[in-house]
Amino acid sequence: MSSADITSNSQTGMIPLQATATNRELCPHNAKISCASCRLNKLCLPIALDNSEIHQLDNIVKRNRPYKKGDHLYRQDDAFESVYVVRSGSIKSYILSDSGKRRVTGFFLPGEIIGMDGIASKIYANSTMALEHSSICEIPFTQLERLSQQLPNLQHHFFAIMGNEIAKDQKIHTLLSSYTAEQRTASFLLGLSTRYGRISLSPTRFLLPMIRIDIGEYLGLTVETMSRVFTALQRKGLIAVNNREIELLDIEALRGIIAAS
Amino acid sequence: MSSADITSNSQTGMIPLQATATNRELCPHNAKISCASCRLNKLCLPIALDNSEIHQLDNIVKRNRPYKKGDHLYRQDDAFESVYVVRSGSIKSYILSDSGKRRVTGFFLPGEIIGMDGIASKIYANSTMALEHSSICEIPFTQLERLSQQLPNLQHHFFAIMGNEIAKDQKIHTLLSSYTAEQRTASFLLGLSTRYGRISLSPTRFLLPMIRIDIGEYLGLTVETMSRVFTALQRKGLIAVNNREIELLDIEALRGIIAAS
DNA sequence: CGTAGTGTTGAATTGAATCAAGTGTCGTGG
DNA sequence: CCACGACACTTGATTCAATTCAACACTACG
Repeated sequence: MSSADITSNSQTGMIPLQATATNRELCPHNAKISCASCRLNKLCLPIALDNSEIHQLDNIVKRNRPYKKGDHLYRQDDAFESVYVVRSGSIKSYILSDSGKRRVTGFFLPGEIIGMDGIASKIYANSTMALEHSSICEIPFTQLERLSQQLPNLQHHFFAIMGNEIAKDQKIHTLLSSYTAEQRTASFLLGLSTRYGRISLSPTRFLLPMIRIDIGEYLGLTVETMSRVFTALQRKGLIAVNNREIELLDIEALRGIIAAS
Repeated sequence: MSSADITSNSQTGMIPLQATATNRELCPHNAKISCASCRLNKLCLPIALDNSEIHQLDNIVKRNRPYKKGDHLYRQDDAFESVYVVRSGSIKSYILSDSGKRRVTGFFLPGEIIGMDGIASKIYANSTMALEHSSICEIPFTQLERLSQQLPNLQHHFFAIMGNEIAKDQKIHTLLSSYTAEQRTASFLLGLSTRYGRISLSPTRFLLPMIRIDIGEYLGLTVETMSRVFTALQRKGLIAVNNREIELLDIEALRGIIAAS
């Protein structure tokens, strides 16, 4: 698609973001890539490793064929085998509770690690599904443990990754327990912004890979509320929304919404 | 206190629970105890270790003098040094957000591990405070990592503990995002019940070590709502409450409340 | 014994859910 | 290439659960 195809939207004045220009371009679904050459190696497990260590890690990483939108990496109650790292695309994790209610427990972008909820019980607590065409590295956990035994750096880093997951979950805890719909949404958008920035995508302009229902189920809100909040934030000039396209127009003001007691 | 001193309560008919009969008796604040002789060693880190390994773990554990009610183990933004295990008593962790709001992020009973939120950032994300007179084992993390490098069982178990923390946090996530006040409270009480059972205390009859405000700040509810829910559950005959004393009268019905869509 | 902290209860308010009725968008098959 | 249908999203009206505000009772500790 050439730039001539880009037309501005009459309602919002936004220039459409194309997947080609963002996720897809940055994320080759190339199974032959190695950890050493992966563009995410400054985010992912190799970050703490030297070259020979990266090579050892590389040997245990399985690079399966890409997942199509809607494909599952694994399902709730499956036996825990591996953790997964997103190389390209995006993944959601969700839980079906006994009462049949669905809850989205997380979204995962390139460089982020999936499946740690199964480590303790040896059974995955979540199902995980590709939100779009996605390439994933699979790391069999037993082998990762064995390698961690040999590489102190890897052990240290994996402890850090898990600690990070714990700290992250506690932030969500706070978010859900005392923030308003608008604060949750602002926080969600700012979080995405940071994460997109980390993988060298625009932190102010991105495509939401998930539908509103998913965001709502993640933030503990209904679709209707999500829709109203997006509209309200747009009306206040803090964001521009056009379907899945989001532009953050006033990051400071978004931060202000969250800080407001 | 002799059994003659126990008088039934006129309102609830409950026989008062004394700290002496529960927490205190089971939890000697004895600093000279070793991991090998600790009654919690089937819950705590030693669970996966053989005798010689336990001895090595024992060598890195610091047993500080007991904490008094209100004492802090550490404060938010302190440099991360150690993880802590509750040997007796109970601890709460909480966060002060930028906007000055307080959130309780967890309660910790004997055998449970505190401080993993600091592993990634090397700074504690929470403050942690003793809810009552409590004995705590401190485990310097650098030494724990070094030992994990030598003892595969310890590494494996610590990965499991962190994985457990992650899975636990996700359950709270669900709790907060879609449960009613009554469901959250029922879930909270059943959770405590399980945890007290695990340390050989009554799963149906216990003293809440925390005040209502803390529970509310943990569950994302106000004190007033907490109070109303306790009253309502009591009126329905599911629990008996008398200040901090709780008796679960109908565990199945409490589970039913949570399951109700 | 008094005071600060904790807990309860009631009335009014409000933010988000629910119910309801649409419009918009995308992918598929004709 | 267009038409159709399914799904996604929006908007409005109403309801409801929990908060807020307010007053008061209990308890525990110095």
